[in-house]
Amino acid sequence: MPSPASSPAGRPRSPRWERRKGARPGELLDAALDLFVEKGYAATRLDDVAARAGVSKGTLYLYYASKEDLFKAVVRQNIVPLIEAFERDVAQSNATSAELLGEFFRQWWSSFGATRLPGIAKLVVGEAGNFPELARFFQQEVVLRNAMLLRSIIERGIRQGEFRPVDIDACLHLWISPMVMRALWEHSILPCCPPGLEVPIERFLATHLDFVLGALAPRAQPGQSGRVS
Amino acid sequence: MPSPASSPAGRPRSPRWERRKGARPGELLDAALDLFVEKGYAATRLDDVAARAGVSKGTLYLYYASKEDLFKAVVRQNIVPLIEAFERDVAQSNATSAELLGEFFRQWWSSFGATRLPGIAKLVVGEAGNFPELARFFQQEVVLRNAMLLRSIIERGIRQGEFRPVDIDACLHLWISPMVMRALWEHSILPCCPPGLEVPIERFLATHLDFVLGALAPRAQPGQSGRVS
Amino acid sequence: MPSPASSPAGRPRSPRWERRKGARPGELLDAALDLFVEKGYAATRLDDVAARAGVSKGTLYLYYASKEDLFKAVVRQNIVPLIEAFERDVAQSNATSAELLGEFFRQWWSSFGATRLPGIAKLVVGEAGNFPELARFFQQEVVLRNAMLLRSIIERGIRQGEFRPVDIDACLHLWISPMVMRALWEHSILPCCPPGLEVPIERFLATHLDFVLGALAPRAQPGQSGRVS
Amino acid sequence: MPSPASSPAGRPRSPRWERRKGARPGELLDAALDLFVEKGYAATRLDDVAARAGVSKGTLYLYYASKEDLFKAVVRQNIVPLIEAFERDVAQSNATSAELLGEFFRQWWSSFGATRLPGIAKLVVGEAGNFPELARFFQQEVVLRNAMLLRSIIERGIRQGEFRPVDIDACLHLWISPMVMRALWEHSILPCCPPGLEVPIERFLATHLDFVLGALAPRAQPGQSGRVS
DNA sequence: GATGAATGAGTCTTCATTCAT
DNA sequence: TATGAATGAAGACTCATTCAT
Repeated sequence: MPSPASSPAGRPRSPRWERRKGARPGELLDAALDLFVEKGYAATRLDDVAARAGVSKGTLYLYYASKEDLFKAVVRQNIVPLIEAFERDVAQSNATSAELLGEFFRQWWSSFGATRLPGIAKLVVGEAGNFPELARFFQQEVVLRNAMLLRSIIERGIRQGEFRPVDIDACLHLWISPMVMRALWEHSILPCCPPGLEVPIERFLATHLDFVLGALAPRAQPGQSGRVS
Repeated sequence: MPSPASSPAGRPRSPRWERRKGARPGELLDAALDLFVEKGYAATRLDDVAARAGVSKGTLYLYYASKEDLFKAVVRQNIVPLIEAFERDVAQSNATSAELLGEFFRQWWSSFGATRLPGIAKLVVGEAGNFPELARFFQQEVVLRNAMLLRSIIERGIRQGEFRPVDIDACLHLWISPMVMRALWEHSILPCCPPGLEVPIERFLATHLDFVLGALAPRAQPGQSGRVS
Repeated sequence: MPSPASSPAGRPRSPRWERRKGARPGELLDAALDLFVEKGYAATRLDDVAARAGVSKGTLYLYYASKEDLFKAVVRQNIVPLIEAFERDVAQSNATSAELLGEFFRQWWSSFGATRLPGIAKLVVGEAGNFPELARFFQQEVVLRNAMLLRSIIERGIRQGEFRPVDIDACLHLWISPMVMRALWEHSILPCCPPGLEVPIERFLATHLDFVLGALAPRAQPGQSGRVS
Repeated sequence: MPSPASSPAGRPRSPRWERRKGARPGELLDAALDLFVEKGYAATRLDDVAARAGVSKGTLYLYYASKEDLFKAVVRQNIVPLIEAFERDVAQSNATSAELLGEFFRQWWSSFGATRLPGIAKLVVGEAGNFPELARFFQQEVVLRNAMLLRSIIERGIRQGEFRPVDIDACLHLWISPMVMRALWEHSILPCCPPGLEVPIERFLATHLDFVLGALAPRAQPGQSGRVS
């Protein structure tokens, strides 16, 4: 009769741990993202990150040299794929500029707003003072690329006479901000508040697009801003 | 009869350290605000707050029972005066609704955007998960009051036929967000980045107002945008 | 009957801690010296140092910024007073050079060998690779100053014809080493070993002095040892 | 039939990795010695030892059960061969006692001083408190055997009338210490210091021998060295 | 009230050791 | 055997909070 401590034959024998080098970084990043977004950088304990990823604290250090390192990896690695997928999606379209604008806003929401990216944005905004190079990275890789995408759509529309000329740089800020703000809000204040008079996202997007197209509509003939359908 | 703490006219000039006792809480709040905004909640050390306020660490605890307490006081006490002043300013005007809208945005910027309030907003957004009641307070006392103010202007304009009917709730989000976002940005990402293609605030505001008024302009013929439901 | 927890009247009331800013650094240094010498740098825990000094771990950091800092302070602050006292003692004498040499060795032993300095020397020797600037400091402030003292005695004796010319630089090494070695030994290997055939320190010193004076004694006839170059 | 591990003459040259199994322990010991001497016991990481030996960390544990074990093996296995070779060398000579003494010092330097043994001595001295049995081993196998060798030479010289009687036990300390000290120095303080007024080793040894022989010279005729009272 | 020395729980980080592969 | 991923106990260091002065 085998002692229970010495591996008895016939038991599935659950090993104390598993060797999953390939999968670990992603799992850690994932766990870290959740916690960073939920608690912020400082209030997130590496113990918790490790626990959530199902590993020990030491394991974390096999993949990321420090908390700061992990944080940067979380930001960088979660952002780039999203951005690239988004750019791909927008680039494929060959609709009219007005349709493309609609695409842009809807895609933006499903690619960013509805993901965990706003949580990252919240982090970066909050920690910009402590991690300036992260802020720069974010500005370069997210904000500017995003703005360039919108800019190209607007410029195309103007070039083709579909839109009237506008102050494009100002428009970029004015028209992306509502999306970003709404997304940020849903990841910070909103969850804490009693359900108020929130506008559903579809209505929000539709109204936004409506105004944007209205602002871009040629003025030649009187009387119509922003009509889509 | 003036309270001895609030500088009463006609009192013989008291030496600085005599006024201090009354002034202490404000000085501490001020120092704390600066540091919280600059470094975030967790990364701010009470040592530094005390040092910046020119008192010892122990003194801080005579006025605020804990770091959390201080944080909440910073948020609450810096916000309410701003909000009230803003409401007063807007209420005094008796211009047309369109002019009032312009007032609203310009006032908003000078009363909020150009102050340290966006820094507080950044804090609240970032720490909402850790201080939910602060988030609720902020939502109630800042976001909603602000929205109500804008709402009242729009409603007045619609009622008086100066504006066409729009989806007001959506508009509140859409038209306040760019202001907030711009203000947040200037307090987080922007200071870290090389000077890029920023739009000056005047141009920003002017374009914004332009679009808003365009969206609200009554239509000669039917078939307008911005449906209500 | 007062609860034992609430300070009952009439008890001397031992405070949880005492405020002794002036005395603390010395006490900490003292405790640290003991432990560093006993266990070596790495094996000494700051918890233990603090405990031995009768304070909490945090207190230690009020006075020394890091373990390394504490270590350096231990070495520097324990060494300089010893060296200076020693130099003073030797300088005061106005005996013959031979007598002065005897003084030198006896003083050396009572000022250094019999103190905790050899323990520090052991530390510095062992950690030279990890703390090179400490090694340099030790070389400058202890080794060289010591050697200079002995050199001045020998040179005086030679100048006055009391000693014969010798290779002074070599002598410095040859004649100080036995003292240092013996002192090191007593602080490292010896305490671990069964009492063996150790030579009492007086006999050790006497024999040493005997040989040194013999080597320095002028020769009646030519053909002597200890060339100069 | 030669064991496959010990390189037998006449075997066809085996590829490196085939010889490895037998060589592993030695390679590990070698790597460990270097690192222990350079950094000290605690500051040496087994990762680094394994890496320097070109194996994985796990492999190290196939040969040594723990860091302590490895450390002891490093000390023991590096010392004994050196000591034995040295004893053999000295035993073979049949010169006069004076010549033998010269041999002893010169051999000592080339066999010990110029090897990594002083590094080990430094280690043992520094870690004596933490590894007392190692200190005892060192005392027995190095210090005492060494002293016995010197003692036998001196005794022989005295017995044969070549040397005058002296306090042998004291002499052992006095005459070995300079060698040890010089060797220790070269492995600790010296590498950290700007090149100072160091005496070349040959001059050092020559002067040392000179003094030793002077102290041992018979006193028959007046006017020789080593005179005190 | 005001001070700042003292505290100690809480975290990050390291590294000897184990063990699944 | 050999590997190196995984572990977790241990220790340096921080900082909000307390309290003797």
